[in-house]
Amino acid sequence: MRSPQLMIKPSNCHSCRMSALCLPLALRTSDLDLLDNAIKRGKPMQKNQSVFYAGDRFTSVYAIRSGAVKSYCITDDGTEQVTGFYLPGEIFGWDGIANGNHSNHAVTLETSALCEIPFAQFERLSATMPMLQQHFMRLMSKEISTDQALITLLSKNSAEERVASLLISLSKRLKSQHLSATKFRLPMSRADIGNYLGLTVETVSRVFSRFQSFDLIYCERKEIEIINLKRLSSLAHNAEHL
Amino acid sequence: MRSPQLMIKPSNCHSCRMSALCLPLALRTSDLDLLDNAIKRGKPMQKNQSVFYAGDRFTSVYAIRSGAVKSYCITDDGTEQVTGFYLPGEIFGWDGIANGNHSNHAVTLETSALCEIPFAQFERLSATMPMLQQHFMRLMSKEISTDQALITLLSKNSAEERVASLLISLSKRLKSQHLSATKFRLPMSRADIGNYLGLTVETVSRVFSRFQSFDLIYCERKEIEIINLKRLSSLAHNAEHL
DNA sequence: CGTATGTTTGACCGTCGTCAATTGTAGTGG
DNA sequence: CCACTACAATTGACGACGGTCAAACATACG
Repeated sequence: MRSPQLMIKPSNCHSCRMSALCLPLALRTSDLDLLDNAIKRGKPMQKNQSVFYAGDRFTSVYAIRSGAVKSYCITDDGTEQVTGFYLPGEIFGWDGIANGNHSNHAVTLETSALCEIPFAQFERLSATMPMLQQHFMRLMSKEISTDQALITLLSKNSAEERVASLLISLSKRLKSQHLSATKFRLPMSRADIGNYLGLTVETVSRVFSRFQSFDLIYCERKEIEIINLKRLSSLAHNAEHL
Repeated sequence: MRSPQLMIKPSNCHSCRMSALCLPLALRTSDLDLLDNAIKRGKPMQKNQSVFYAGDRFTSVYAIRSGAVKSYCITDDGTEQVTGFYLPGEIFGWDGIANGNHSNHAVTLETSALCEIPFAQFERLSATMPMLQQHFMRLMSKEISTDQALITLLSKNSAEERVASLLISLSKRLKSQHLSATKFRLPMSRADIGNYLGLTVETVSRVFSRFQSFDLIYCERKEIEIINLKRLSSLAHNAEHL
């Protein structure tokens, strides 16, 4: 007999509460069935598990049902560069369409449930479903937008503005999933945050402390509560597309 | 009678010396004819002319035949953010597939000749030419790669490393077009370079001076000669995908 | 309970931004 | 052709932000 928590999980794309986000809205029901059959519903993954490695043959993109994932690559000098954080309802793994291999690593930041969307299937389906192709191109284009927002953040904004932008971004994305926008758990470490934002761990920690002393946030380890969303947002100039 | 310099210009995609770069190699000749008819061969543009504005309806992407283009957007606080430089043989204008409008501005940095590739035509053609669709996705994916390389550059590298990376990137891209890799004219201003690399004009200028005093480059205003390509490359850790 | 890892805080210092002045270059009109 | 202006680039002095190094502390894990 299956365990209770498995029972309440959605077993197909129709009943998944986030289908509206990771699938094109315009799909007819018959099309959805086809896609539904193509998608591999993921086994739950533990923390710090690799979804794929850089260099792996590119076969699929992944939708997050629960949990969180970071993507990163190893630069020429052997250091890690975090390239993105992904939350429930979001899709990652676009890198490596170019040459057929992933250019990033992807690991879970906490226990997560993923849906694997095989790309070959998609390509076959998209021949008869033009909306699907369009949808995927839009998602890629959105990835470009967030990358450019990050570039702006890195080249123009101070440490405080960068951290504020990330917090506001997380808040907005959680809110769009009908989760609390002001009280949540940071899935990533301070080191990951710093790496992503081009800062050191120490600086990130100091900014958190300063924000706390200004009553902008309350934060205990990874649990965070945004006290003054308005003032924090005013610091986050470039969170819009992050 | 037409002027000599107009006569030597390629009049279609077949004879264009850079067709191999902006079009998929796998196209059959018959397909190439179709595409050839779709492309609007560009009128030459003067320096500082807009190709498109942010907010403009997205209708086309553009290939550069000669000259140079920069793309940039205006951030929330009203300042400019340069998002890319484009050289002969390269295609720009992918932004705004997402929502149907360009998110960037694009202006010529010097007198340029462009080819406009209408996107509606492409979508129609790609129905019968799967290679074309794949090619475009790869180009978008490549854009993501270069953005991520820039992110790494901005978050990890010093001013000297950033400038070196840009110079090496330009050098490689010019070389791939059978132009000199060591002696060329910088199409963009110091301010544009600084903006792109997250540095101030003053810092860029100082780095140029330092490079010159170390005999890495010789540079007079916009004319630049790379003296010690090897040592300059060793500074440019993240130029590979820039 | 002990070790490893993540986080916080402090002191110090270097890189790069800011402000300011100067020089050089390109473009304009007398 | 040259003065005049506007703009781009260079150089210097100074200071601040954030990195580096180090130590203390908290938390997670076996």
